[in-house]
Amino acid sequence: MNVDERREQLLELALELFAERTFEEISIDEIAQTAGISKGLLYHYFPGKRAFYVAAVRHAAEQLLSETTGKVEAARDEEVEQGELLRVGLSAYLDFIEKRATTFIFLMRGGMAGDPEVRAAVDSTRQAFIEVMLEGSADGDDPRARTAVKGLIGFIEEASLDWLGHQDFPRDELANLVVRVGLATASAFA
Amino acid sequence: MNVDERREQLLELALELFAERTFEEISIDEIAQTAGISKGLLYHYFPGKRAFYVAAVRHAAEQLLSETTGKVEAARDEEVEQGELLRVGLSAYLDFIEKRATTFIFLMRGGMAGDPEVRAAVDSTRQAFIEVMLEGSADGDDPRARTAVKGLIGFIEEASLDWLGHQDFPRDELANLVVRVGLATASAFA
DNA sequence: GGGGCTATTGAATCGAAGTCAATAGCCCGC
DNA sequence: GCGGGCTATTGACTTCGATTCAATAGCCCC
Repeated sequence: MNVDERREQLLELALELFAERTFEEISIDEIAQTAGISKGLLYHYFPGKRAFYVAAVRHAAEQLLSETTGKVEAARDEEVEQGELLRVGLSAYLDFIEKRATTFIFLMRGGMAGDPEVRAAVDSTRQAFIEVMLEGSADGDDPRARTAVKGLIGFIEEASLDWLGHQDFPRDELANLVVRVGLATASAFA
Repeated sequence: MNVDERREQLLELALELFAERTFEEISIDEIAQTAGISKGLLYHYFPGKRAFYVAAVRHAAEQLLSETTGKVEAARDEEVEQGELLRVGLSAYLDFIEKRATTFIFLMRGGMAGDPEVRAAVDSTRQAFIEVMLEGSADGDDPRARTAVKGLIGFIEEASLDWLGHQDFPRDELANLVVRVGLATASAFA
């Protein structure tokens, strides 16, 4: 099998496995066996178990990002107002987490969140996502804005995870909630 | 050394070590050596490395909780209004994270966030903290309220972490931001 | 049809977690 | 003061899983 195909196959497998169980609970042997290859081959594609995990996180992050930013940028080209931009971003975000729930959960809750590389990957995704939604805002490099945005990301992630786990009210209401909070956040330091 | 003292000593050590490096990066041998005891003794106090880590998380969570809820309850006895209660809670929270930054970081970012027991410990702390601040609110068991509160917790945690890392504007402004967002959240589904 | 490249394997190594039988210190009744 | 028995403590042993590596298999190009 071709290099890119195999890498892709292994990364997709990683998303499934690591969404269910933690890093340590899954042995290299199990990964290899499930993938139908030998342990040694895994090391041919990734330098180690940890690196494999990090690659999976990056893979998931890229998926999330590529499926959300496009829609927001399209909306921005139509010069909609701030709240609407947030709403479009949210909607794309929620589309993603509904369609690829395990990927999303892996990204958010996957063990090893303490690992610097993992954190960096997740953080850069967050940053890129929020920047797309806020582009054009006049906050510049105000530290208060930075902190507020981080908080907003936290809100979105936690609320989305909770909603995803229960789904006991319409998605639009979640979007409304987030947009309200987002606008409150934006106005708080303006 | 007495049992409780030793356990306490080991847990405090765990907070320091695990705040700096991840679960896997720290070996049982290193922990034992740093504590000045043998590896075997660690197993006398904790059934395994993982259990030791979980115990440390619980320890940290208890510290956070015990140092915050008391102040909020005291304020509630004086029947202050909702926003003020939030502010008091926040203030106690920020006191804690300033004073015991490594403990807080360990609690939030400590690796193994994916571990069910760790997550349960952290979640119950979050829940207890927020319940104390919102007690008396009329949200009852509305799923929207639950999701909103989760989001708010996410906001507080992420914003606090960011602020703690930079501390480039006054603490009170952070508190103001959070209170505003908190009130916006509360009003969003009322 | 052979040389050389890459994918692939399985056995060997190595390190760290976990186990266990033995020792050391201490409190208690006598 | 002295021996029995309890708990703390140790260090060597075992085990399991990550990582390494030398060898094989398949394929492409000359």
